[in-house]
Amino acid sequence: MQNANIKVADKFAAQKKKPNTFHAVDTLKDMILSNQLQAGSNHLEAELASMLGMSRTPVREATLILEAQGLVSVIPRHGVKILSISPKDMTEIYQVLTELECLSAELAATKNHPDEEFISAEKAIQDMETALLDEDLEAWAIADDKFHSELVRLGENQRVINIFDMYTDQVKRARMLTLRLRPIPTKSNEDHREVLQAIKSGQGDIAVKVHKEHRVQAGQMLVELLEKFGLNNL
Amino acid sequence: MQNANIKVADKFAAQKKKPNTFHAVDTLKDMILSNQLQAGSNHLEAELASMLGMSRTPVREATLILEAQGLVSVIPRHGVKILSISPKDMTEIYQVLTELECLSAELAATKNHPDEEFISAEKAIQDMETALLDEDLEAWAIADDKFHSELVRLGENQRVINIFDMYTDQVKRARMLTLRLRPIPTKSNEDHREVLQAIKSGQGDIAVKVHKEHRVQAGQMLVELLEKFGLNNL
DNA sequence: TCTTTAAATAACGTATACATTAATAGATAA
DNA sequence: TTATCTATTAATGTATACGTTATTTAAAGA
Repeated sequence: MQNANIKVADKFAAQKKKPNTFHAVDTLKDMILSNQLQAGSNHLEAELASMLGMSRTPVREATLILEAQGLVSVIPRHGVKILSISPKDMTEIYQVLTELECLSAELAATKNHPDEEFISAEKAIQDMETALLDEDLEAWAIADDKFHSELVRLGENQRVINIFDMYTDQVKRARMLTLRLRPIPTKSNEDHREVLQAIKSGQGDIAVKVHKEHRVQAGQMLVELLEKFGLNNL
Repeated sequence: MQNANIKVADKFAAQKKKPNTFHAVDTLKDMILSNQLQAGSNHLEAELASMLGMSRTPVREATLILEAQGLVSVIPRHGVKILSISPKDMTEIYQVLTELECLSAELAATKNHPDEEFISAEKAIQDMETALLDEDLEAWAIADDKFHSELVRLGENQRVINIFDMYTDQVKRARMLTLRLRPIPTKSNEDHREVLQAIKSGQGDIAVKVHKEHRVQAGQMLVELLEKFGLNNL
């Protein structure tokens, strides 16, 4: 029928029909993480609304969600403040992520996952090696992220996954900024293989021990770099 | 200064005028945790609005915040669904809290807190002992909660504190339900004293070890009780 | 000049009206 | 009957209007 055809065409043309609220959440998050909205700056609801081409209502809803996620602070009559991430904040986040990744490793080791569950993690390690040979640091960082998120996935604790997702973007950003300021991460791969092997063989304690050490070291280096290069307010 | 005095007085006089949005968050959270809004039930925005005596706008904002906190799921045209907590959920939450409390203990041990920082925690332990002597289980549970929150506070990681606050209500509820179904928690106090002592003397590793064991055991017992008594959907 | 106070303004918090979209029921045809 | 389409209805998503409140500005007094 004509009517049906038109509807289908419309749907195609329309592409997405995500509510503006969530469009705003995504856009604002992107703008914050890419520094288009500078850390520390304040923005009135009306300003964000006109920037995003919508009314204040969905913008307000978005800022409340972002506040619950710790990215902004809503201060009445001063606008929403884009929170900055200081080295202290980064330390805190790293500490949380370290514990939760270790917990994930511990849990994963108890699950008797079939081999195919580890394919992604193994590919990530492989990609990291390739990237190092190619001296492609971006590719390395992406593969490293993938490994960590696979680790968390294998732990199968949905709360951990949620918290991980919440913080991971913020960390990713800091990592990208320091990518070229740090020594080539050659030891990482050994650690990762060891962790994965320990999980596969059910040795949770070993996986935790190795991974924790790995993470503590990585976290310290990141924070030191941030401080050394004066990146005090991401 | 006069000015300062007046401002203080004003603030006192002003009492509190929390926006409806946050009033709704608090009220809904209370109603969920006290089962007045049953787990699994669905509620339209208009229904909640009239129940709370306000318009849909602040109710919508509240539900989005509660969704970000994992208490409800907003499903367009089906209402906001009150999420239930199964034994599996409780296991997940306990695992997260266990790790984060242990992290807090570890961190607290590195901080060289002056003695007065520990007063609250010590009082909590004292209260637990008194409560056991009086066989007042409610008082014991309250003091136990206090001890755990003090522990987290002493770790001084704001992210950990935030996550702890987010989950602690849900756990509290399950704990209250099982309070009379479990053996008298006599060993708890020994553990708590030991943890606190280890923190004070800078022995983070011991604090972590003792506390982790304590928590794992408590978590297992709680989940077993929930399953045994068929409390499958809190 | 410096406070203090009062008026004006700006921003927010909330209600409401309206537009959009999904669910439902009813009607028509196979 | 069963399926499909259409009209209706209901609920959400969004814009807007308006009352409230904090901040700023301006004026007055010390």
